[in-house]
Amino acid sequence: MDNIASALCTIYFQGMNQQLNPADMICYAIYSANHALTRTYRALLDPLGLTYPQYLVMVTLWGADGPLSVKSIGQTLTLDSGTLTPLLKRLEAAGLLTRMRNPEDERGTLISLTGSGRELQDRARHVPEEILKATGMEIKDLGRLKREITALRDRLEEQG
Amino acid sequence: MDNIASALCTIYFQGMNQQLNPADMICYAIYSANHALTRTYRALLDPLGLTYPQYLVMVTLWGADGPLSVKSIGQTLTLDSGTLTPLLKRLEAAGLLTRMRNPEDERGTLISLTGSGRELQDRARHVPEEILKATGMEIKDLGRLKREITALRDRLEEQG
DNA sequence: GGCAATTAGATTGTGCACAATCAAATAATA
DNA sequence: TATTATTTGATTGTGCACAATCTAATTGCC
Repeated sequence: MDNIASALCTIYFQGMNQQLNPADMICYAIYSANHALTRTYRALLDPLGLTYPQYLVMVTLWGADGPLSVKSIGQTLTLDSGTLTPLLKRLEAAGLLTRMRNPEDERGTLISLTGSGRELQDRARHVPEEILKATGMEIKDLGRLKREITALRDRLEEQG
Repeated sequence: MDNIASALCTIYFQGMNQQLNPADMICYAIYSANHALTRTYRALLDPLGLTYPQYLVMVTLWGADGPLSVKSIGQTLTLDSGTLTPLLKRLEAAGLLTRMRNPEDERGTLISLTGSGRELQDRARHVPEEILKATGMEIKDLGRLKREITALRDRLEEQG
């Protein structure tokens, strides 16, 4: 039941190569839960013209006092410039934010919300509770699960 | 602590717009845990010439008696042909499998392991326990966490 | 000042992920 | 059998994700 195969992986037990099965692997559980969440968000975010990673960037900006550097957004979301630069350009093209060099350090780019970007926060107000409903879980249990998954992620990142 | 914000989302409590924070959202926990797992796998799979999704496909084939259709691989991994067709072509180009029309139903494509594809199973034998080590968790706890994440995924898919 | 090292982003190239569309084969049925 | 609907993959186009590389700006140090 809770052997290494059911938790994660193959057992090589007395020379027997017990089958590895995606359905039994925690990595596949996380991988497929991520896909399922992305699909759930898509239905909610499509009307707002956002993808899920774009939504995460907007959430980050909505929660900030003022402009943020690409670097700080990348640190918050663990994404590099190769992912963020084109994503931010698409949000800029959509009129939700502006990108300009930091006058105090010309190496950095500052991302600022536009009025339209700020207004979107209100139109996205319902999203969290829709997601909560879709999980069918109690807030308390979700919070506990979130902490366990975060702890697992942090241990994985320690190794890397 | 376990309010809707810490579990998932914003509270609009008495008109106050409590900040939404990626670090507090379970969706971001899953999203970032998925990235962390992918990075952990990359270090192990690079020497084998596989990406993580390619590894999942190979695991699926290793666990099967004989050839599998694209459809059945897609059902196992919840991936569609737009993802699988090019991925399978890359594995074919790497000499790990062959693709041919099912003679009994010419609509289907049958995927078969080559000798080289089968040999790779042995070279990938150490992967699961390396992943287990990287999680720093007990098998028992990982199994429980896996079941909880899978249950969450299944509830999300029900809604979809 | 002059020069190496560092830092922040941008760019390029590869590979998922998936919606939408298309074509071919098969199945269902009048 | 002719017609229609369904099934299976392939294709196309958009958008992450990330390694590797490049440029420009800044910092450190002499």
